Amino acid sequence: MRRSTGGSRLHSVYEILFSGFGPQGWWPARTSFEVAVGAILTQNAAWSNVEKAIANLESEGLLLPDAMRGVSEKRLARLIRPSGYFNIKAKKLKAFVNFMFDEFGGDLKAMREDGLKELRSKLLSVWGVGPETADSILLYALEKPSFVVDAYTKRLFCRLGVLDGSESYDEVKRLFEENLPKSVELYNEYHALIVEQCKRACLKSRPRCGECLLRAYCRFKPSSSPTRPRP
DNA sequence: GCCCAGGTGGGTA
DNA sequence: TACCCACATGGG
Repeated sequence: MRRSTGGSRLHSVYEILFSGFGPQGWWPARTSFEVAVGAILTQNAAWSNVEKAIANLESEGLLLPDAMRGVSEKRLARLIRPSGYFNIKAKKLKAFVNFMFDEFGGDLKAMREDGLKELRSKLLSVWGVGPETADSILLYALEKPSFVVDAYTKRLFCRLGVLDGSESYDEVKRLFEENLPKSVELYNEYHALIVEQCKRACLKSRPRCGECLLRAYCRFKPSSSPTRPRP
């Protein structure tokens, strides 16, 4: 990881993204529980498919912890089918809801009482919750300052020359958290902006992700010399 | 018809 | 530790 130059560039990249796209207003959900459900359903899936699965759950009144706890795994799987991997994800949703009840009486508000480090560790112990899902729940559902790293984050910052692609999830997370103010609002907006940037840039040609940002970076900081994208 | 998407867990060497 | 693979739908 090119830490010596990468850290200071994180601020500039954020400013370019924010000035280009504006506030993103994430996460697109009505309740914290819906955020957590969405975080699990979006694993390796397109958000448009997740929306269909969430709409199905909503129409059946299952976007409530109690209701989801009571529904059969089979029925749950049928309803979330559009999000893909529906059998696995139904198990994951069940595991998460059981965890909520076992540890916090089914109340997400009670989860907020825990410290960030302890809570992240507990979430990672839930079957089906990996680091990205845990951080998404922490940041977007529980409003804890935990930076979310995803495939877009790695792809974009590799293109920008900040990462070389060999970094682990925790290394990338640490790079952002050590070089940015510990702010829920900032982490929320930054991750959402990265996703927005990549979705736009990747719409027609995924390998070129980051090119638009690189051009903006050159305009924004003409004195700097960002790493050239690989051919 | 082919490729890929906002991952994760389990198996194997 | 580091790979490899299964899990699956829907849109471009």
